Amino acid sequence: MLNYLEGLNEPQREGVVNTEGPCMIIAGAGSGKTRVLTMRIAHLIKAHGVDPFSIMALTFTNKAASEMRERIEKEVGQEARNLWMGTFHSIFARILRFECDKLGYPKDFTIYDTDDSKQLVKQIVKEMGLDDKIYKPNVVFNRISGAKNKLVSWKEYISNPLFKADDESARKPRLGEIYKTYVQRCFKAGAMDFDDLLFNTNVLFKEHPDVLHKYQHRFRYILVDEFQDTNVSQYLITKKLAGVHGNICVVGDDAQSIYAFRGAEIENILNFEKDFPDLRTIKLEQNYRSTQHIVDAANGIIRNNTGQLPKNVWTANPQGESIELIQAASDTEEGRLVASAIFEEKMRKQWRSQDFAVLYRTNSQSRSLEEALRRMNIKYKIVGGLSFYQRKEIKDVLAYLRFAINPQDEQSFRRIINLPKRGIGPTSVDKIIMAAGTRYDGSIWEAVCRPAEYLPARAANAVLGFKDMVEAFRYDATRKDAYEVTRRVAKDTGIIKMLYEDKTVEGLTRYENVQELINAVKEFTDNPEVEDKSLTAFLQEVSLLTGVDQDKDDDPDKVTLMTVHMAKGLEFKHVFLVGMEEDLFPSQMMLGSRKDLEEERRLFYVAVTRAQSKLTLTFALSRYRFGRLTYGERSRFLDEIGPEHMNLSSRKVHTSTTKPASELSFARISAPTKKPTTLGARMAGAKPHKPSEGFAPSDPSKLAVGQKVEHQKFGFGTVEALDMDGMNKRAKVAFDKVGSKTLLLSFAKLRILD
DNA sequence: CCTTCACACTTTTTT
DNA sequence: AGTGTGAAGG
Repeated sequence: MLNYLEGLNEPQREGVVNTEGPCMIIAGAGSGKTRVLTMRIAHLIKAHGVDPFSIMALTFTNKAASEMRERIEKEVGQEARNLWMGTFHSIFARILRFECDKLGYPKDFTIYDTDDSKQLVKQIVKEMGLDDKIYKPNVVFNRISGAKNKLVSWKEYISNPLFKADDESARKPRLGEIYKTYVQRCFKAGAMDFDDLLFNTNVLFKEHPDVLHKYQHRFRYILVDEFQDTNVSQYLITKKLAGVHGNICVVGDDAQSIYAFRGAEIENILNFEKDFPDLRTIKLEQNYRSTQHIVDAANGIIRNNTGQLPKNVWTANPQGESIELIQAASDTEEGRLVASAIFEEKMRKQWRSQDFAVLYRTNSQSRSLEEALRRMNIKYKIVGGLSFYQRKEIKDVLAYLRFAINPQDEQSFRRIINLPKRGIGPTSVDKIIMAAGTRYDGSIWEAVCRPAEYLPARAANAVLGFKDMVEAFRYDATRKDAYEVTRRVAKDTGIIKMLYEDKTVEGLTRYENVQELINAVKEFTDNPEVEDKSLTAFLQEVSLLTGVDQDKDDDPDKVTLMTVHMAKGLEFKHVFLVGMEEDLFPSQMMLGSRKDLEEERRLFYVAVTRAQSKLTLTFALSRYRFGRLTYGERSRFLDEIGPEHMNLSSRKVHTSTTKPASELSFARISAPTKKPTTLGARMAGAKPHKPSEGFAPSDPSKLAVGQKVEHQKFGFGTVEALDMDGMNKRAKVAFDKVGSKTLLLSFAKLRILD
């Protein structure tokens, strides 16, 4: 019955069976920590008869959660679905859905993604009349985010002289005010950002002891994965929740802490021992993943950091191949060397594409690799980057859906009010927001309903049209399922039509993306496991999804391309780590302090330990950065790998399969033969037209296709087309001298010749 | 009000 | 290179 305990080593088994009381598992890379975690949960359910509903397991990514759930399901069956397992954000968003009325939020509160948040910060900075060169939205938002993650409210922020001094020396004295306004605006909009999900959970537990009490009793067992990546806010939540039963188990590796930039605190590991004095600590030190060479190299790397928890990661695996180091002349060549190496290794070892991963520090490095892989016909997939749900056209449709559910959502409103163009420009939008603030108690929807009270007639009419449309969506949203609403929104708003009429390549992709969104919604509503098929339910699901999560790929046999950050927790037979250059890895942004550099080194450690049997490191002597050719030198990190583990490769690009490097680089460098713009060319050759004697514009409504006309500046021409739809009537005229132009009839002075 | 063009800035990583 | 912002002209 307890057969799953077989095949575990001693510390692993300890981690599984010691279910009671506080427990910290320090798990070296590749030491089977996920296995321990899943087995521990299975053990709780099977051996101790614990109800899955009373187990909360917090992971870092949705992917990790669903993988773990799957593995547990194998052990305990369907019951696994009842576990409270997910990311911090999704689990506490779920709890907040139940309880948010106690905090004054609407039940269907919107979740702002980072994009929405930064946009809002930007607007606030602008409204306050501040310089966005000094108050960069990015920086400001990070500061706010950092405060929230440390549980510093805007009130505390403003009254704390320490922050004030900090901001003043950074020439941003009004940051506290921005923080305050930001929070108030989010609240008015019925929206929480990612940090709010955790911040507000803390507020909820603090201000409503009865609620805390309820959940403390409900969750008898709490497990936290990737504990080294938790921030103060997250840690406090778990600590509080474990306050009654005290069965909290955290798993982590201080050597793999790579999210300090996001507020993660390694100190949590140290504090944990203080907060739970009767703590049982277990160390998993045997690495089952990688070869001797790789494990030794990794140990050598991390040894350069100060103050790691003492631990001795070792492996019984064979020594394996040496780590290969490849030098390339350029990023292009680097790409080609990687691609041809993959090609060769696949042949030689009979490995599949999915056995390979190419890791890089920054997303922008993927381009040259993609190109090279495509050229060699090697299938690949990119994990992360901008996710499907972050694409503009998708966000546009989602904004309509979000606004239909929550018509106070300012960010969504701004996105869609004039999309597609319906003649409501920035001036009118500002007036609407203004009116909402001054006349209608901050209610955007109220303002939208009565535009006549503050807008000129024409704009007011357009707003009313918008209002009627959204009202129909709102009606649908309460009665029909998510799929029907989405389809209707895409159609009735004209977004589909707009994209369909855009015949450019990007236009086509966007059109297809929206269709794909509609398909995704259909999949959601058709899924028998989904009980609530409402639009609200769908949006909640989608708002916490990320790039990694939607990899429903039909063909899994592909080379994986991703950033090192995304690779954490994964493993591949052969890992390529590219761009091992100074200023790139370690990143130039991280050279400022020892602390930053050490995080960067841990990142390197994570990358190296992803490899099971072979690791290849590459660097390029030249590289296109910021659109300019730059020269780099090999990364200092390369010197931290013992030379006995590493071989300088003699790999060369095969001249038979690829063009000589010289020719290619020539093509690339000489490429910018920018041709003069067509307009410029035409204007340069054309003498300015002198209007005929007594030039007088004709009545534009008399225009017809085929007519000869004269323009003040452009001279004589023939009307090619008239575009009467929309509020701005346009005429396309083919001029004799300057080519064809599209003219706005409300501006252009045209004389009809007879 | 909308479209176009020139320019500035970017690239760290993500829930 | 690519995107996003501002000015100017239609």
